[in-house]
Amino acid sequence: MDKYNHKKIEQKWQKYWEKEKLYKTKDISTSSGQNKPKYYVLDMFPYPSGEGLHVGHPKGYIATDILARMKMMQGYNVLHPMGWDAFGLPAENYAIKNKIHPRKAVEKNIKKFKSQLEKIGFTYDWSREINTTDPEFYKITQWMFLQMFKKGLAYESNEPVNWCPSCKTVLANEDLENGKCERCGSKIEKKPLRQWVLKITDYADKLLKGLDDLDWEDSIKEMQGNWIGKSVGATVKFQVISKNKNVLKNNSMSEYGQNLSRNSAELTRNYAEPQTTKSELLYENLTYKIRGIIFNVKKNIGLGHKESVYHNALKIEFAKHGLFFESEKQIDIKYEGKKIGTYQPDFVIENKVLIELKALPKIGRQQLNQAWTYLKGSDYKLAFLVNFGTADLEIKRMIYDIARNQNNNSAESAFSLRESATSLEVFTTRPDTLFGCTYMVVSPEHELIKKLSKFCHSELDSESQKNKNKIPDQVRDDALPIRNLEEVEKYIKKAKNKSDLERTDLAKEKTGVELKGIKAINPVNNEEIPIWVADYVLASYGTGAIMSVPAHDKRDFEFAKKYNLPIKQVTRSSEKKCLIIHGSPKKDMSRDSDYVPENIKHWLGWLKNELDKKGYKIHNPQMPMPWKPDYNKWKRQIKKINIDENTTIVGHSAGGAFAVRWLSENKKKIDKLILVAAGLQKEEGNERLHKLYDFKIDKKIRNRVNDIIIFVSNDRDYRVQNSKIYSKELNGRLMYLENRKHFTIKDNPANKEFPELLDEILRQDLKEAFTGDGVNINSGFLDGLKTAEAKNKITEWLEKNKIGKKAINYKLRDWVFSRQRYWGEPIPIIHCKKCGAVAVPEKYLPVKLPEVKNYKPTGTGESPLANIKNWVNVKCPKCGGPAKRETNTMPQWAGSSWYYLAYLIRKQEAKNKKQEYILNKKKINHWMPVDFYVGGAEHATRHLIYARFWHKFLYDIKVVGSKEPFKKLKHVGLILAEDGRKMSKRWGNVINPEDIVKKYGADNLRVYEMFMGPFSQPVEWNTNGLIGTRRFLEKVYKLRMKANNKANGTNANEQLEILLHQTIKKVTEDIESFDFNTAISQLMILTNTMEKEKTISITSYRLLIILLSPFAPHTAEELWEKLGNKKSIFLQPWPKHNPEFIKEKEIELVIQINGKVRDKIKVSADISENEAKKIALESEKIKKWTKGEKIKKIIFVKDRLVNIAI
RNA sequence: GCCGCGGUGGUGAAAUGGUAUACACGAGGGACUUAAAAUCCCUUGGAUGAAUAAUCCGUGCGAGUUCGAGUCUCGCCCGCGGCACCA
Repeated sequence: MDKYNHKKIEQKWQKYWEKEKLYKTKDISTSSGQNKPKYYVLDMFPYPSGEGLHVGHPKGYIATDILARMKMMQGYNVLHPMGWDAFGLPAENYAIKNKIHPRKAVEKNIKKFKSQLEKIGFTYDWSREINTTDPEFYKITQWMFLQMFKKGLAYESNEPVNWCPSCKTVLANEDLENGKCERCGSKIEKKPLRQWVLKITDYADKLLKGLDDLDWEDSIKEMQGNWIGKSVGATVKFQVISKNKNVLKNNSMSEYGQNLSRNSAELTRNYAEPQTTKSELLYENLTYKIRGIIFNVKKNIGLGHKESVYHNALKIEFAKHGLFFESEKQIDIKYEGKKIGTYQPDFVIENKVLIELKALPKIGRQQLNQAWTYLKGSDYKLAFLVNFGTADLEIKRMIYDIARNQNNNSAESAFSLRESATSLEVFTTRPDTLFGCTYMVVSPEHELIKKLSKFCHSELDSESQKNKNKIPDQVRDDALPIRNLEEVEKYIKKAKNKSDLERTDLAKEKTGVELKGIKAINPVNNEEIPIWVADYVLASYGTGAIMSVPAHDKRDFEFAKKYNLPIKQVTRSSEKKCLIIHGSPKKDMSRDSDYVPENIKHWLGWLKNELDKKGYKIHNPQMPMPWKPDYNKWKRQIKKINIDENTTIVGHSAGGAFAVRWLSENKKKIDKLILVAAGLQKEEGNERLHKLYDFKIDKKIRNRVNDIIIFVSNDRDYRVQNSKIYSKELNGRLMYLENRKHFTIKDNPANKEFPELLDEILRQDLKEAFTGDGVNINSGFLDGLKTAEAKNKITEWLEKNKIGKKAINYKLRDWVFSRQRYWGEPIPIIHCKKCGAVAVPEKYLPVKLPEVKNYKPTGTGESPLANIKNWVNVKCPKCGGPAKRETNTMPQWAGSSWYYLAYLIRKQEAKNKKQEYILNKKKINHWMPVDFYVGGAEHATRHLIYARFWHKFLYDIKVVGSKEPFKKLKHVGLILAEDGRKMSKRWGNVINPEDIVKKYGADNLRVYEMFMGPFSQPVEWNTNGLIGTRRFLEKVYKLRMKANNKANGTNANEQLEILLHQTIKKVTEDIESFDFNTAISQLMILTNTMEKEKTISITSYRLLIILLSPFAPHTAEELWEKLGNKKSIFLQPWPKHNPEFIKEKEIELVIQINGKVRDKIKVSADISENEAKKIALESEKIKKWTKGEKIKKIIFVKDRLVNIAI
């Protein structure tokens, strides 16, 4: 008998497969390619690193190979290609270190990888091999980039980006791990550098929605969903006002000031639209509206006042309404491109609007004419606060002209003060907590600060110095919106110097500075709330500012605690409940009842009311409380209410006693215990009840209750007794109901003892922020609404009042697409001084990566390519002028974003027809989408997001016809080293697949890796385990001796026949679902069973080999040949199970008593229910159990069991 | 902190709400052998027990639903992975 010699077998069949071109995918132009349905199985192509493969790498490839082989045998035209993702840092770093061109290193590595892969016996169609560094390949990458550029999806940005100081390049958000470089672990710095950025955020929603239709593992979808990070909420605009409490109060202020003050009061009342009359159109229309308030200077102030006072007064008045102006802004007046003078308007708002206080500027008329002619053509909008009383008529006309020319509609549209009024917009996912917003925080980079500090500075620099004598100090001070500007600026400077990692370090305590002098107005309650600047607020998310709700946000809570800011709870857990237990002999105590003493009745009513107001859900069950209190009955009532840590129990009289008893019996925790009238008047036969009051609140109960309060009735004996017991322990929370007059709240509202005490124990002293959903409280019109309802209602309200609107935010950032490194695709852009960034015309693609002497990154934010003068300097394709090439290269993820399309074309074809990769829609539409994609989970938020984005773009420009590239996806679980760590050269724990193949065989490696455990789960490598699968293969090999030609057709053993068909079914299904471990175990069971037979039919042995062939292709081919077959086993059709054969004829009927197995009886599979039950009951063993028992129920489960409930 | 996944023999692990521990490794015993390796056979969750009689316990912990729970529900504990001042 021949021995199983894996070396011989493997070499033989690998050669055969190559010679026969067995795995060459049929081109769709051929008839064999057309007739078969397609199946595209794809592996994530590897980065050919210098280290070579370790045993973890092929795991995914083995799986796809098994699938590909089965699909082939099932009659599909299978595409199973392989290629190389060869651009990237490691090759470049290797090149720098060893002074070898990265291309050479890559070539070498690919060779090694390929030979390692070939030894495992894969079905790859190497005629379609691709390489991202091939100019023919990256030509298309560049072409696709240009399409994005043309659509505005690729743009240049100067925003601060992630800079890795060690790799000397910028990185995308996806390339970071905990604020560190994913590759080298260096801390990332934020640097403002010019970068190419892809607008992936435009596709955020599509990327998120697309996930729904994908047959991917939930974990991967989850990760992508998180990464995209959609948050639904609202934006809210808060008005910002300057607090100038002392303005104009001073008696020493000029009469004009007083005048103004009075007027402003008047103005705030006047909400009417401006009156317009035809003749006065100009100036009437140019009266100023501030948030609807008309500010008519002409009428109320008039001309001729001292300008500085007027100027300042006006400024303050504006500031009160949130309008901050720059004064002393100089504007260059140009005439035919030359500066001819400067012009200084009285106010400038946000570099957009110029305001003149009067129509008599300090410059001459001619100059004015020039100035305004110039300004007419500029971006500025002009506005005038004019008194025309003494104005030069000609100037008047001029103004009129300007106004008419620049504002076709009205002055207001040109100069909408409403627009420029200072406000602070925030994004929040919890608009429902708006009532609880007690302060606001802006990020250090926020516009508001820039704007206000500019305003302040202009004041400090010029106005205050020049006019020191003219302006009263107070006015000057009050005119500055930020009074502690210095402190604020110092803080901002410090924050900017921190690295991103420092800023986002969670362990770090939050810091911040209040912007003194300004306040925001909470739009729902008009409360003035402070504005802070703090670096825990990110400039990059939302609007860079937040509304702070410390009661319901952990971070805000922390901050508020530190800086002693108010915390206002507006949502409470809907779980909070109160159970009122009445011990009254008569029904409901809170209702009218003759029996209940007035004081208690009022008291309970009030208590219930208070608890209700605080948001407690009141349970007020009707107790079956008779004259003879029944504890058990009572307990049953209580059971319906789930008493937990959120429950407050109010126990009244006997109810209180029960509550205490219940607490001592049940080890449950509750929130608060309030005992009312714990002690009764001795009247009407209360003796029995009195006995109940001998309860004790011991330590155990105390520990399970957060707080206890007891009110004792006016019964002297019990009062004394109770006070002895509890007054010390309860810190005085023991109150006496001395007489009804005193304690009836209604009668004596001045009595504060009860309410105060109650307040004390019910106060929601938040120990931490409550971030969950619940019910709104202290929220005006939102009170009582559940979180979701409150969200809707407030959003509606915000929209109606134009304060805010529904908004969606994404965590996903645009993709920083340039790297300052050598080994990547050059970005095909030319920078021209005249024309800006110009696309390289398509006919000049590819822009080949030039040879360079030194690959070292420059570290200056430019790539090494910048040093190649004759490559960089080119003519502008648009104007022919001198221009420079873009020297940044693309990131590693560029090529992998579309490589799966490149496989659809054979290499030869691609070379012949220059653009076939992208133009052959027929092939793309035939093969796409990828049917099954396998790779590492680490790509979930990188490659897989980029590729989907890229594909969706290609869909939009009609290059591809499918919306998603990868229909089905499975991720490979890592193979860890035997020490439990990742396999790495660093740890010296790498196991090379070549060694395993040599020693144990390729098939053995394949079967073992699939048998180790669930495919997607990480497992530790265990070389000892290989012996099991090796034995299995040898068993199958040896089993050939038992395969008997004579025993054709079916087996003598019927059971074996059943097992065979069960195996066909299981293996087929398990391959499809990637449950290879159970498929193999099933094959082992079949083999073990066959081995026990003396002879087996040749048909069944054949089937076994076919089922095994995808897993162990070399062994299967060898055995197949040994059985006398001439053609490859992989040309055999995949077997189908016969459903008839699967059914067992005889089954083991399990008989249970109360779910426990008591007997097993062999019966025919088609036994009827009644028969089965009868047999079960007749069993001796069962009789033993059922004797003397009443049978309640008998359950029959077909093919399985009978369960007798007794 | 949030989101997701998991916790079953000595180990890797099976198990549509229906016989828990399939399959494999390891271990123990036996056969063959001068011996070893290889191979084959038997045993292998725990307790009581002479027992391959029987009973009880047993899938991280505690409750619940059910005739019946590893599986479903609720509350914890632990481990892994992802995200993380994301408002």
